[in-house]
Amino acid sequence: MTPLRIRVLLVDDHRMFRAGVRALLEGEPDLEVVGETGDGEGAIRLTAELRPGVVLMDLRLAGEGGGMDGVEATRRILTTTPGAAVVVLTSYGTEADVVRAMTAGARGYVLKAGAPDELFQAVRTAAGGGVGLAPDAAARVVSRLTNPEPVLTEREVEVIRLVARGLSNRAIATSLFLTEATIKTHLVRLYRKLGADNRVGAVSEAVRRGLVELH
Amino acid sequence: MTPLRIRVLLVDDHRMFRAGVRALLEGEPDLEVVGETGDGEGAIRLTAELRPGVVLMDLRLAGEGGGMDGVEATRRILTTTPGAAVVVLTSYGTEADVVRAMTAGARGYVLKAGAPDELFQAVRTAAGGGVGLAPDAAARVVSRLTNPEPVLTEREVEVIRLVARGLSNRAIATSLFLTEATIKTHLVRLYRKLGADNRVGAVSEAVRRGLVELH
DNA sequence: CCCACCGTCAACCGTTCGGTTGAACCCAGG
DNA sequence: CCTGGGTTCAACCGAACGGTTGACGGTGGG
Repeated sequence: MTPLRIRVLLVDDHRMFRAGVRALLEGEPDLEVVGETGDGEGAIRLTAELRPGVVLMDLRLAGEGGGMDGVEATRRILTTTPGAAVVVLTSYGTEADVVRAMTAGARGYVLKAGAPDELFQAVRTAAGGGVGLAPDAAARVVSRLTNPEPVLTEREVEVIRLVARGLSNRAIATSLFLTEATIKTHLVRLYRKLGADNRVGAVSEAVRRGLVELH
Repeated sequence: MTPLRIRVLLVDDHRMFRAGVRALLEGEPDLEVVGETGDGEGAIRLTAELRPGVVLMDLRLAGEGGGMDGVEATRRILTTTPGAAVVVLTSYGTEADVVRAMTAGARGYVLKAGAPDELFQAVRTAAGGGVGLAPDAAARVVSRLTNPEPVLTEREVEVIRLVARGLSNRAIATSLFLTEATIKTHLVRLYRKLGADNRVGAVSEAVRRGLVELH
Protein backbone atom coordinates (compact mmCIF):
# COMPACT_ATOMS: atom_id res chain seq x y z
CA MET A 1 0.00 0.00 0.00
CA THR A 2 1.18 3.52 -0.74
CA PRO A 3 1.96 5.59 2.33
CA LEU A 4 -0.21 8.54 1.29
CA ARG A 5 0.08 11.10 4.02
CA ILE A 6 -2.54 13.70 4.88
CA ARG A 7 -1.22 17.05 3.70
CA VAL A 8 -1.90 19.83 6.21
CA LEU A 9 -1.81 23.62 5.85
CA LEU A 10 -1.31 25.63 9.06
CA VAL A 11 -3.04 28.99 9.52
CA ASP A 12 -2.27 30.83 12.76
CA ASP A 13 -0.98 34.30 13.47
CA HIS A 14 1.33 32.98 16.17
CA ARG A 15 4.50 31.93 14.41
CA MET A 16 5.66 30.18 17.53
CA PHE A 17 2.48 28.16 17.69
CA ARG A 18 2.75 27.21 14.03
CA ALA A 19 6.28 25.95 14.60
CA GLY A 20 5.13 23.95 17.59
CA VAL A 21 2.18 22.34 15.85
CA ARG A 22 4.34 21.59 12.86
CA ALA A 23 6.82 19.75 15.06
CA LEU A 24 3.90 17.99 16.69
CA LEU A 25 2.29 16.84 13.43
CA GLU A 26 5.62 15.74 11.98
CA GLY A 27 5.69 13.18 14.76
CA GLU A 28 2.68 11.40 13.27
CA PRO A 29 3.62 9.09 10.40
CA ASP A 30 0.43 9.73 8.45
CA LEU A 31 0.46 13.52 8.70
CA GLU A 32 2.51 16.02 6.76
CA VAL A 33 2.68 19.83 6.98
CA VAL A 34 2.94 21.25 3.48
CA GLY A 35 2.68 24.95 4.31
CA GLU A 36 1.86 27.61 6.85
CA THR A 37 0.72 31.21 6.95
CA GLY A 38 -0.36 33.84 9.43
CA ASP A 39 -3.19 35.60 7.65
CA GLY A 40 -6.41 34.96 5.76
CA GLU A 41 -5.17 36.06 2.36
CA GLY A 42 -2.27 33.61 2.54
CA ALA A 43 -4.63 30.87 3.64
CA ILE A 44 -6.89 31.35 0.62
CA ARG A 45 -3.97 31.49 -1.77
CA LEU A 46 -2.06 28.54 -0.34
CA THR A 47 -5.16 26.37 -0.19
CA ALA A 48 -5.76 26.94 -3.88
CA GLU A 49 -2.10 26.34 -4.71
CA LEU A 50 -1.21 23.44 -2.47
CA ARG A 51 -4.59 21.67 -2.30
CA PRO A 52 -3.97 20.38 1.22
CA GLY A 53 -6.07 17.57 2.60
CA VAL A 54 -6.82 19.63 5.71
CA VAL A 55 -6.52 23.31 6.57
CA LEU A 56 -5.87 23.94 10.26
CA MET A 57 -7.38 27.35 10.95
CA ASP A 58 -7.17 29.66 13.95
CA LEU A 59 -10.19 31.90 14.43
CA ARG A 60 -8.32 34.96 15.62
CA LEU A 61 -5.97 36.13 12.92
CA ALA A 62 -4.36 39.38 14.01
CA GLY A 63 -3.66 40.31 10.44
CA GLU A 64 -2.20 43.82 10.52
CA GLY A 65 -3.45 44.72 7.08
CA GLY A 66 -7.17 44.08 6.89
CA GLY A 67 -8.37 42.01 9.76
CA MET A 68 -10.05 38.97 8.22
CA ASP A 69 -10.86 36.46 10.92
CA GLY A 70 -10.77 32.70 10.66
CA VAL A 71 -14.46 32.34 9.94
CA GLU A 72 -14.30 34.78 7.06
CA ALA A 73 -11.17 33.04 5.76
CA THR A 74 -12.94 29.69 5.98
CA ARG A 75 -15.89 31.01 4.03
CA ARG A 76 -13.69 32.39 1.28
CA ILE A 77 -11.56 29.26 1.11
CA LEU A 78 -14.68 27.20 0.52
CA THR A 79 -15.79 29.44 -2.34
CA THR A 80 -12.41 29.45 -4.10
CA THR A 81 -11.57 25.82 -3.27
CA PRO A 82 -14.91 24.05 -2.78
CA GLY A 83 -13.58 20.67 -1.75
CA ALA A 84 -11.35 21.97 1.05
CA ALA A 85 -11.62 20.56 4.55
CA VAL A 86 -11.12 23.23 7.20
CA VAL A 87 -10.57 22.26 10.81
CA VAL A 88 -10.70 25.09 13.33
CA LEU A 89 -7.96 25.06 15.97
CA THR A 90 -8.40 27.92 18.39
CA SER A 91 -8.21 29.06 21.99
CA TYR A 92 -11.72 29.97 22.95
CA GLY A 93 -14.77 27.91 22.20
CA THR A 94 -17.77 30.05 23.00
CA GLU A 95 -21.06 28.92 21.57
CA ALA A 96 -21.07 31.84 19.18
CA ASP A 97 -17.60 30.95 17.91
CA VAL A 98 -18.39 27.28 17.36
CA VAL A 99 -21.70 27.94 15.67
CA ARG A 100 -20.27 30.64 13.43
CA ALA A 101 -17.38 28.44 12.37
CA MET A 102 -19.46 25.35 11.68
CA THR A 103 -22.10 27.26 9.72
CA ALA A 104 -19.28 28.80 7.71
CA GLY A 105 -18.49 25.27 6.61
CA ALA A 106 -15.75 24.08 8.96
CA ARG A 107 -15.35 20.32 9.18
CA GLY A 108 -13.94 20.27 12.66
CA TYR A 109 -13.37 22.26 15.81
CA VAL A 110 -10.55 21.64 18.26
CA LEU A 111 -9.49 23.68 21.27
CA LYS A 112 -5.86 24.51 21.92
CA ALA A 113 -6.46 23.53 25.50
CA GLY A 114 -7.18 19.97 24.41
CA ALA A 115 -4.90 16.97 24.06
CA PRO A 116 -2.78 16.54 20.91
CA ASP A 117 -4.68 13.36 20.10
CA GLU A 118 -7.90 15.33 19.70
CA LEU A 119 -6.19 17.34 17.01
CA PHE A 120 -4.81 14.30 15.22
CA GLN A 121 -8.18 12.59 15.25
CA ALA A 122 -10.03 15.65 14.01
CA VAL A 123 -7.56 16.04 11.15
CA ARG A 124 -7.94 12.41 10.13
CA THR A 125 -11.71 12.55 10.38
CA ALA A 126 -11.90 15.73 8.31
CA ALA A 127 -9.53 14.32 5.70
CA GLY A 128 -11.78 11.29 5.45
CA GLY A 129 -14.76 13.45 4.69
CA GLY A 130 -16.25 13.45 8.17
CA VAL A 131 -16.76 16.12 10.75
CA GLY A 132 -14.64 16.06 13.89
CA LEU A 133 -15.62 17.97 16.97
CA ALA A 134 -13.58 17.92 20.15
CA PRO A 135 -15.66 16.95 23.19
CA ASP A 136 -15.72 20.50 24.55
CA ALA A 137 -16.87 22.03 21.30
CA ALA A 138 -19.41 19.31 20.70
CA ALA A 139 -20.95 19.90 24.10
CA ARG A 140 -21.43 23.55 23.31
CA VAL A 141 -23.10 22.81 20.00
CA VAL A 142 -25.46 20.42 21.68
CA SER A 143 -26.26 22.86 24.47
CA ARG A 144 -26.90 25.49 21.85
CA LEU A 145 -29.34 23.29 19.99
CA THR A 146 -31.20 22.21 23.10
CA ASN A 147 -31.18 25.56 24.81
CA PRO A 148 -31.03 28.23 22.11
CA GLU A 149 -29.93 31.53 23.54
CA PRO A 150 -31.59 34.62 22.09
CA VAL A 151 -29.94 35.59 18.86
CA LEU A 152 -29.26 39.23 18.15
CA THR A 153 -30.49 40.67 14.89
CA GLU A 154 -28.02 42.28 12.50
CA ARG A 155 -29.17 45.72 13.49
CA GLU A 156 -28.77 44.96 17.15
CA VAL A 157 -25.23 43.71 16.66
CA GLU A 158 -24.48 46.85 14.70
CA VAL A 159 -25.77 48.98 17.56
CA ILE A 160 -23.99 47.13 20.35
CA ARG A 161 -20.71 47.39 18.45
CA LEU A 162 -21.02 51.17 18.32
CA VAL A 163 -21.98 51.24 21.97
CA ALA A 164 -18.83 49.25 22.72
CA ARG A 165 -16.78 52.00 21.12
CA GLY A 166 -18.11 54.47 23.62
CA LEU A 167 -20.49 56.29 21.28
CA SER A 168 -23.54 58.02 22.77
CA ASN A 169 -27.03 57.19 21.58
CA ARG A 170 -27.13 60.40 19.59
CA ALA A 171 -23.80 59.63 17.94
CA ILE A 172 -24.95 56.11 17.09
CA ALA A 173 -28.17 57.50 15.62
CA THR A 174 -26.40 59.91 13.28
CA SER A 175 -23.83 57.24 12.44
CA LEU A 176 -26.59 54.87 11.30
CA PHE A 177 -28.85 57.58 9.86
CA LEU A 178 -31.53 56.88 12.46
CA THR A 179 -33.24 58.65 15.34
CA GLU A 180 -32.13 58.51 18.93
CA ALA A 181 -35.49 56.93 19.77
CA THR A 182 -34.74 53.98 17.53
CA ILE A 183 -31.39 53.40 19.16
CA LYS A 184 -33.04 53.38 22.56
CA THR A 185 -35.55 50.82 21.38
CA HIS A 186 -32.75 48.59 20.14
CA LEU A 187 -30.91 49.02 23.40
CA VAL A 188 -33.87 48.00 25.51
CA ARG A 189 -34.18 44.82 23.47
CA LEU A 190 -30.42 44.27 23.73
CA TYR A 191 -30.58 44.57 27.51
CA ARG A 192 -33.29 41.93 27.63
CA LYS A 193 -31.50 39.55 25.28
CA LEU A 194 -28.12 39.97 26.96
CA GLY A 195 -29.40 39.93 30.51
CA ALA A 196 -27.98 43.35 31.27
CA ASP A 197 -29.57 46.48 32.64
CA ASN A 198 -27.23 49.12 31.27
CA ARG A 199 -24.92 49.65 28.33
CA VAL A 200 -21.69 48.66 30.02
CA GLY A 201 -23.15 45.37 31.16
CA ALA A 202 -24.51 44.74 27.68
CA VAL A 203 -21.12 45.38 26.11
CA SER A 204 -19.43 43.15 28.64
CA GLU A 205 -21.84 40.31 27.91
CA ALA A 206 -21.57 40.83 24.16
CA VAL A 207 -17.81 40.60 24.37
CA ARG A 208 -18.09 37.46 26.45
CA ARG A 209 -20.28 35.88 23.78
CA GLY A 210 -17.88 36.80 21.05
CA LEU A 211 -20.33 39.14 19.34
CA VAL A 212 -18.15 42.20 19.74
CA GLU A 213 -14.43 42.76 19.78
CA LEU A 214 -13.07 45.63 21.75
CA HIS A 215 -10.99 48.07 19.76
CA MET B 1 32.94 18.58 27.90
CA THR B 2 29.72 17.46 29.53
CA PRO B 3 26.63 18.07 27.41
CA LEU B 4 24.66 19.81 30.17
CA ARG B 5 21.33 20.72 28.72
CA ILE B 6 19.14 23.60 29.86
CA ARG B 7 16.20 22.10 31.74
CA VAL B 8 12.92 23.83 30.87
CA LEU B 9 9.53 23.81 32.61
CA LEU B 10 6.49 24.67 30.46
CA VAL B 11 3.56 26.60 31.94
CA ASP B 12 0.62 27.22 29.61
CA ASP B 13 -3.06 26.46 29.91
CA HIS B 14 -3.22 25.30 26.29
CA ARG B 15 -2.25 21.67 26.33
CA MET B 16 -1.90 21.70 22.57
CA PHE B 17 0.51 24.61 22.75
CA ARG B 18 2.58 22.89 25.42
CA ALA B 19 2.86 19.80 23.26
CA GLY B 20 3.92 21.92 20.32
CA VAL B 21 6.56 23.90 22.18
CA ARG B 22 7.86 20.70 23.74
CA ALA B 23 8.33 19.18 20.31
CA LEU B 24 9.97 22.40 19.20
CA LEU B 25 12.41 22.59 22.12
CA GLU B 26 13.29 18.90 21.81
CA GLY B 27 14.69 19.78 18.40
CA GLU B 28 17.40 21.89 20.03
CA PRO B 29 20.33 19.82 21.29
CA ASP B 30 21.01 22.05 24.28
CA LEU B 31 17.43 22.29 25.51
CA GLU B 32 15.39 19.78 27.46
CA VAL B 33 11.78 19.91 28.67
CA VAL B 34 11.60 18.40 32.14
CA GLY B 35 7.98 19.12 32.95
CA GLU B 36 4.82 20.99 32.06
CA THR B 37 1.69 22.26 33.76
CA GLY B 38 -1.38 24.33 32.99
CA ASP B 39 -1.86 26.35 36.16
CA GLY B 40 -0.01 28.55 38.59
CA GLU B 41 -0.09 26.16 41.53
CA GLY B 42 1.54 23.44 39.46
CA ALA B 43 4.15 25.90 38.25
CA ILE B 44 5.16 26.85 41.78
CA ARG B 45 5.28 23.26 42.92
CA LEU B 46 7.14 21.90 39.90
CA THR B 47 9.69 24.71 39.97
CA ALA B 48 10.52 23.88 43.58
CA GLU B 49 10.67 20.14 42.83
CA LEU B 50 12.42 20.04 39.49
CA ARG B 51 14.62 23.13 39.79
CA PRO B 52 14.50 23.85 36.06
CA GLY B 53 17.00 26.18 34.48
CA VAL B 54 14.21 28.16 32.89
CA VAL B 55 10.46 28.40 33.47
CA LEU B 56 8.50 29.27 30.31
CA MET B 57 5.41 31.07 31.54
CA ASP B 58 2.24 32.13 29.78
CA LEU B 59 0.58 35.23 31.24
CA ARG B 60 -3.00 34.09 30.79
CA LEU B 61 -3.61 30.94 32.77
CA ALA B 62 -7.28 30.01 32.53
CA GLY B 63 -7.08 28.10 35.77
CA GLU B 64 -10.59 26.89 36.53
CA GLY B 65 -10.04 26.79 40.24
CA GLY B 66 -8.65 30.10 41.42
CA GLY B 67 -7.49 32.22 38.56
CA MET B 68 -3.87 33.06 39.26
CA ASP B 69 -2.31 34.70 36.23
CA GLY B 70 1.24 34.34 34.98
CA VAL B 71 2.50 37.45 36.72
CA GLU B 72 1.21 36.32 40.07
CA ALA B 73 2.65 32.87 39.46
CA THR B 74 6.01 34.41 38.58
CA ARG B 75 6.01 36.45 41.76
CA ARG B 76 5.25 33.44 43.90
CA ILE B 77 7.79 31.26 42.14
CA LEU B 78 10.48 33.80 42.90
CA THR B 79 9.61 33.83 46.59
CA THR B 80 9.56 30.05 46.98
CA THR B 81 12.45 29.41 44.59
CA PRO B 82 14.53 32.60 44.62
CA GLY B 83 17.06 31.60 41.98
CA ALA B 84 14.50 30.67 39.30
CA ALA B 85 14.66 32.20 35.83
CA VAL B 86 11.19 32.88 34.44
CA VAL B 87 10.75 33.71 30.76
CA VAL B 88 7.31 34.94 29.73
CA LEU B 89 5.93 33.42 26.53
CA THR B 90 2.56 34.91 25.72
CA SER B 91 0.26 36.16 22.99
CA TYR B 92 -0.24 39.80 23.70
CA GLY B 93 2.48 42.22 24.56
CA THR B 94 0.81 45.40 25.70
CA GLU B 95 2.96 47.83 27.59
CA ALA B 96 1.10 47.08 30.79
CA ASP B 97 1.69 43.34 30.38
CA VAL B 98 5.40 43.67 29.69
CA VAL B 99 5.99 46.12 32.52
CA ARG B 100 3.99 44.07 35.01
CA ALA B 101 5.84 40.90 34.09
CA MET B 102 9.30 42.41 34.21
CA THR B 103 8.71 44.18 37.50
CA ALA B 104 7.45 40.86 38.87
CA GLY B 105 10.92 39.55 38.20
CA ALA B 106 10.69 37.86 34.80
CA ARG B 107 14.01 37.40 33.04
CA GLY B 108 12.62 37.42 29.54
CA TYR B 109 9.58 38.22 27.41
CA VAL B 110 8.81 36.52 24.12
CA LEU B 111 5.69 36.79 21.97
CA LYS B 112 4.03 33.74 20.52
CA ALA B 113 3.83 35.61 17.25
CA GLY B 114 7.60 35.68 17.06
CA ALA B 115 10.07 33.30 15.44
CA PRO B 116 11.12 30.12 17.26
CA ASP B 117 14.69 31.40 17.37
CA GLU B 118 13.63 34.31 19.54
CA LEU B 119 12.36 31.81 22.08
CA PHE B 120 15.51 29.69 21.97
CA GLN B 121 17.72 32.73 22.43
CA ALA B 122 15.65 34.11 25.30
CA VAL B 123 15.80 30.77 27.08
CA ARG B 124 19.56 30.54 26.67
CA THR B 125 20.06 34.12 27.79
CA ALA B 126 17.88 33.66 30.86
CA ALA B 127 19.62 30.40 31.75
CA GLY B 128 22.92 32.24 31.55
CA GLY B 129 21.75 34.82 34.05
CA GLY B 130 20.85 37.52 31.55
CA VAL B 131 17.59 39.12 30.53
CA GLY B 132 16.19 38.35 27.09
CA LEU B 133 13.57 40.51 25.52
CA ALA B 134 12.15 39.85 22.08
CA PRO B 135 12.41 42.89 19.79
CA ASP B 136 8.68 43.63 20.01
CA ALA B 137 8.59 43.53 23.78
CA ALA B 138 11.80 45.50 24.09
CA ALA B 139 10.41 48.24 21.90
CA ARG B 140 7.40 48.57 24.13
CA VAL B 141 9.50 48.80 27.27
CA VAL B 142 11.60 51.51 25.69
CA SER B 143 8.58 53.43 24.47
CA ARG B 144 7.15 53.16 27.94
CA LEU B 145 10.26 54.59 29.53
CA THR B 146 10.62 57.42 27.04
CA ASN B 147 6.95 58.28 26.85
CA PRO B 148 5.39 57.29 30.15
CA GLU B 149 1.63 57.01 29.85
CA PRO B 150 -0.39 58.14 32.84
CA VAL B 151 -0.51 55.44 35.46
CA LEU B 152 -3.77 54.72 37.21
CA THR B 153 -3.77 54.65 40.98
CA GLU B 154 -4.92 51.55 42.82
CA ARG B 155 -8.21 53.15 43.67
CA GLU B 156 -8.80 54.15 40.08
CA VAL B 157 -8.14 50.63 38.84
CA GLU B 158 -10.53 49.33 41.46
CA VAL B 159 -13.21 51.72 40.26
CA ILE B 160 -12.77 51.07 36.53
CA ARG B 161 -12.99 47.33 37.18
CA LEU B 162 -16.37 47.73 38.82
CA VAL B 163 -17.48 50.03 36.04
CA ALA B 164 -16.49 47.31 33.57
CA ARG B 165 -18.87 44.94 35.32
CA GLY B 166 -21.76 47.23 34.55
CA LEU B 167 -22.19 48.64 38.05
CA SER B 168 -23.71 52.10 38.46
CA ASN B 169 -21.89 54.83 40.35
CA ARG B 170 -24.19 54.30 43.30
CA ALA B 171 -23.53 50.56 43.30
CA ILE B 172 -19.79 51.12 43.09
CA ALA B 173 -19.99 53.58 45.97
CA THR B 174 -21.76 51.15 48.30
CA SER B 175 -19.48 48.36 47.15
CA LEU B 176 -16.40 50.34 48.14
CA PHE B 177 -18.03 51.99 51.19
CA LEU B 178 -17.74 55.43 49.60
CA THR B 179 -20.02 58.19 48.39
CA GLU B 180 -21.28 58.54 44.86
CA ALA B 181 -19.49 61.89 44.70
CA THR B 182 -16.15 60.21 45.23
CA ILE B 183 -16.79 57.72 42.47
CA LYS B 184 -17.59 60.54 40.10
CA THR B 185 -14.37 62.30 40.99
CA HIS B 186 -12.41 59.14 40.25
CA LEU B 187 -14.26 58.73 36.98
CA VAL B 188 -13.46 62.22 35.79
CA ARG B 189 -9.78 61.57 36.38
CA LEU B 190 -10.07 58.17 34.71
CA TYR B 191 -11.57 59.77 31.63
CA ARG B 192 -8.68 62.20 31.42
CA LYS B 193 -6.02 59.53 31.95
CA LEU B 194 -7.61 57.09 29.51
CA GLY B 195 -8.52 59.62 26.87
CA ALA B 196 -12.21 58.75 27.05
CA ASP B 197 -15.27 60.89 27.61
CA ASN B 198 -17.67 58.34 29.01
CA ARG B 199 -17.59 55.11 30.96
CA VAL B 200 -17.87 52.74 28.05
CA GLY B 201 -14.95 54.36 26.28
CA ALA B 202 -12.92 54.25 29.48
CA VAL B 203 -13.62 50.55 29.95
CA SER B 204 -12.74 49.85 26.33
CA GLU B 205 -9.42 51.64 26.70
CA ALA B 206 -8.68 50.01 30.04
CA VAL B 207 -9.25 46.59 28.50
CA ARG B 208 -7.00 47.50 25.59
CA ARG B 209 -4.24 48.42 28.03
CA GLY B 210 -4.63 45.19 29.93
CA LEU B 211 -5.73 46.93 33.12
CA VAL B 212 -9.10 45.22 33.23
CA GLU B 213 -10.34 41.83 32.17
CA LEU B 214 -13.91 41.46 31.08
CA HIS B 215 -15.88 38.88 33.01
C1' DC C 1 -54.57 36.23 3.91
C1' DC C 2 -52.96 37.12 8.33
C1' DC C 3 -49.81 36.67 11.96
C1' DA C 4 -45.24 37.33 13.75
C1' DC C 5 -41.14 39.62 13.66
C1' DC C 6 -38.08 43.27 12.49
C1' DG C 7 -37.14 47.98 12.12
C1' DT C 8 -38.48 52.53 12.56
C1' DC C 9 -40.12 56.62 15.36
C1' DA C 10 -42.68 59.67 19.14
C1' DA C 11 -43.70 61.35 23.71
C1' DC C 12 -43.01 61.10 28.34
C1' DC C 13 -40.97 60.07 32.81
C1' DG C 14 -37.51 59.53 36.54
C1' DT C 15 -32.78 58.29 37.14
C1' DT C 16 -28.11 58.40 36.20
C1' DC C 17 -24.17 60.33 34.24
C1' DG C 18 -20.65 63.98 32.98
C1' DG C 19 -18.47 67.88 34.60
C1' DT C 20 -17.17 71.81 37.61
C1' DT C 21 -15.88 74.04 41.78
C1' DG C 22 -14.39 73.95 46.16
C1' DA C 23 -12.77 71.85 50.23
C1' DA C 24 -10.89 68.76 53.70
C1' DC C 25 -7.66 65.07 55.30
C1' DC C 26 -3.48 62.21 55.29
C1' DC C 27 1.07 61.05 54.12
C1' DA C 28 5.63 60.95 52.08
C1' DG C 29 9.51 63.70 50.27
C1' DG C 30 12.09 67.76 49.57
C1' DC D 1 7.87 72.57 57.54
C1' DC D 2 5.18 72.62 53.80
C1' DT D 3 4.36 71.20 49.17
C1' DG D 4 2.27 67.72 46.29
C1' DG D 5 -0.33 63.81 45.33
C1' DG D 6 -3.90 60.64 46.64
C1' DT D 7 -8.39 60.12 48.57
C1' DT D 8 -12.51 61.65 50.26
C1' DC D 9 -16.85 64.43 50.07
C1' DA D 10 -20.55 68.36 48.87
C1' DA D 11 -23.52 71.00 45.88
C1' DC D 12 -24.95 72.12 41.60
C1' DC D 13 -26.17 71.93 36.65
C1' DG D 14 -27.35 70.32 32.00
C1' DA D 15 -27.14 66.35 29.25
C1' DA D 16 -27.61 61.62 28.48
C1' DC D 17 -29.51 57.34 29.71
C1' DG D 18 -33.11 53.64 31.07
C1' DG D 19 -37.72 52.36 30.45
C1' DT D 20 -42.57 52.41 28.98
C1' DT D 21 -46.32 52.80 25.85
C1' DG D 22 -47.97 53.16 21.56
C1' DA D 23 -47.70 53.31 16.72
C1' DC D 24 -46.62 52.33 11.62
C1' DG D 25 -44.75 49.87 7.51
C1' DG D 26 -42.42 45.91 5.49
C1' DT D 27 -41.46 41.00 4.94
C1' DG D 28 -41.80 36.16 5.20
C1' DG D 29 -44.07 31.86 6.71
C1' DG D 30 -48.12 29.22 7.89
